[in-house]
Amino acid sequence: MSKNIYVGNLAWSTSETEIRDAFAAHGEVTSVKLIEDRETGRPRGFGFVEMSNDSDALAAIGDLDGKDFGGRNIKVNEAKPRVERPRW
DNA sequence: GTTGAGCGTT
Repeated sequence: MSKNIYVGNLAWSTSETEIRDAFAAHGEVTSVKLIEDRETGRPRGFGFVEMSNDSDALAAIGDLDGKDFGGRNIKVNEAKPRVERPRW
């Protein structure tokens, strides 16, 4: 089963490749998405990682939460379900 | 600097 992970407090210089590598140490990373402001294009300093096994994802969360990453202490936990944009 | 986006119909 796959699991979605929220990664916050990222340095603005962090790349999704760095994120993927960090999580791939614990299991297969299905996808990585770094979020930036859609209007301004400014990085928002957080992103999401999807892993194919939820047990691996939980291990990654436990290992990486609060770790120093790019000079900042990142925050890692399960992602909330994304709200659908109310368009239709 | 902390919980996403896209597409004019997924």
